[in-house]
Amino acid sequence: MSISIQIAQAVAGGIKTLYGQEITADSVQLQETRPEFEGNLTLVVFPYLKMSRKRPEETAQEIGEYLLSEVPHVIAKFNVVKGFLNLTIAPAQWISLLQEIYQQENFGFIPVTEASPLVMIEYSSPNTNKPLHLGHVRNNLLGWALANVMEANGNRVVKTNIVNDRGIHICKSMLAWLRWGNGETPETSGKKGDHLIGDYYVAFDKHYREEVRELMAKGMDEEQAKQEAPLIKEAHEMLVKWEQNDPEVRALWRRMNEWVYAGFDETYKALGVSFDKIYYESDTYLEGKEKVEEGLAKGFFYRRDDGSVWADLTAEGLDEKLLLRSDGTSVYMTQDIGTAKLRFQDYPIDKMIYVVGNEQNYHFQVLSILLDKLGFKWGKDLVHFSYGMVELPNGKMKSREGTVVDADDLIATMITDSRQMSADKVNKLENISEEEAQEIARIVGMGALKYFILKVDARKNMLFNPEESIDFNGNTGPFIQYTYARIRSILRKAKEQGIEIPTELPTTTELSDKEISLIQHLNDFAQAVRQAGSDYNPSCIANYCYDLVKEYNQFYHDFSVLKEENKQKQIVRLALSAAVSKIIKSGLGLLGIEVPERM
RNA sequence: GGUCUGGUAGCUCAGUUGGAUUAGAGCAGCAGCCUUCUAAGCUGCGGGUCAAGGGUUCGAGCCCCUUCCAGAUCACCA
Repeated sequence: MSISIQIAQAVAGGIKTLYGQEITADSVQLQETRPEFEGNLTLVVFPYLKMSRKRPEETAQEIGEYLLSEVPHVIAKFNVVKGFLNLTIAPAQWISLLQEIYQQENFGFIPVTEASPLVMIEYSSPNTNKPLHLGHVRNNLLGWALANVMEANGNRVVKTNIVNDRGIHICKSMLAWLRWGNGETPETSGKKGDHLIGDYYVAFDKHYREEVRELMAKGMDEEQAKQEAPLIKEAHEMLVKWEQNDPEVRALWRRMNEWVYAGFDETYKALGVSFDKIYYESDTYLEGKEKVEEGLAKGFFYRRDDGSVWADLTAEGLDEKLLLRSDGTSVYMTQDIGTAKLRFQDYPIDKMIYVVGNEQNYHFQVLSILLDKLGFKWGKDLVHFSYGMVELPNGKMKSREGTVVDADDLIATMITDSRQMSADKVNKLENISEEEAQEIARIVGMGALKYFILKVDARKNMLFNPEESIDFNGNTGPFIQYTYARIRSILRKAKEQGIEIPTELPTTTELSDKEISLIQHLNDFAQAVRQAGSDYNPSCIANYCYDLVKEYNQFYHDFSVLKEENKQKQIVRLALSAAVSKIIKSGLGLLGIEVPERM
């Protein structure tokens, strides 16, 4: 049983014995003692003054004495400063905690069983008309990390992706390819499929704008010109043909989407993300209509004179929302309802999490209400894991202005930069092959990118500074990975010297304040995992890892493991180092960041 | 205009359910440390009215109210 739980229970017992009041052990809050005071854990007694009807110092003194007599094997001594009761924990307790941390397979994780809640996480959700960019990278990394965190918190997780594979935007690319493509394919051009399609999307836009300009030059106003341009009309015709299942249009659509998927798969693989189940909007968009008709029949929605269907959400403090156009076609909201329906048919979902940018906050507010009305039990409590936009030093990313950061380019740059950065260092390592050096560069480069993005609170808009992201000093992924590699090196050398960590650590060893503080910090990992799960916030894991590494690095400079002459101390320090490396691996693993054995 | 989210060092960000006379990191600047388990590191210095004002209490960067600033959103777009 953990130290703080034992103490919390004893405190609850003490309050009852001393003051005759019932409190739960859960409500007892212990915090780490500030370095300037003596002790390891601190109980703030202010909340109990109303029960004791005594001054803070007196109350703290009484509780302290009670604890000392009740759990002497846990509490070695205590002191009181104002309303703060500082407790010094018996060294043997720290040793056994350390042992628990480094021996447990997944310390701090809650095991997943058949009975665990089933959480579905939707993330990525790309359009199939252009390659992934930096915004998608943030989405994918957050989605993947969140899935890991939810699983570590004892949930069965299904990772899903809704691919927006139909609509006018796809038709634009198709049309441009037919018109100017000369039959170009990924094979003949050597381009990645998603980039190829993206190029034609851009080409369409360019020619389209020209047409609009020409029409405006002839005196047409802008609104009308945008609608009357021949290219856009043709694209609309193509969309109609698609909906009518025109064999030629469908065949081209399938062919081009396949190219895009092949391209996406490469990017996903490089990012290290994957999905358990992929949904396609072309399969789900019709399902939503049925659900809306159903809701209409039940009187949740109403039909206007022009035939369009609406939901009146003014009672919830929102506006009216369109669900079906007057021509009977579905809108974005309708498709999300359809997707929800299919998902619920496929899985007994207890909780649904959508990883989608914060520009859609309103959409998900509405979706939640609609799904609830339509009888989805998880609709009301659906989670919109909303993240902020990625901004660049010179402003926002705008695909039209060409100020986007392409995901594939970014990944490639990160890897080559880290290869260059580590060139001198890696050469110092013995027996390193070119393949291994390249693999290290990949792990470190991706680590830098992932950490840079995940360390920031997801809700906030973040600034992506390309120069800073490849900086490997300070609060960065490589800094943490480097510490891991150094510890692994120590463990290898210890093994060579025949030093092994025994199954039972020596409990009589004395511990320094730094060592105790490090063990406490390791123990906090469990708390960080809980918090990340309840707040849907992977960033606190990243910041936890950084703090831990910072603390270990100071330790690293003050103590040596391999040269320590006291065998018991040596073993404890070795175990401490092993535990730190284990928690780093575990923590970065939750973020989808790999660790190199050497770098 | 309505709704939502943010505002902490020159810059990028932490700050765990409200806790301790002094609010933390990194970058940038300055000064030290590689005969020492990997220096991608460590140590020190300078840098702050936690947007502003009020409130709640033993105690507020954190909770409540008002104001200011920034962003998002409120489409028969997705």
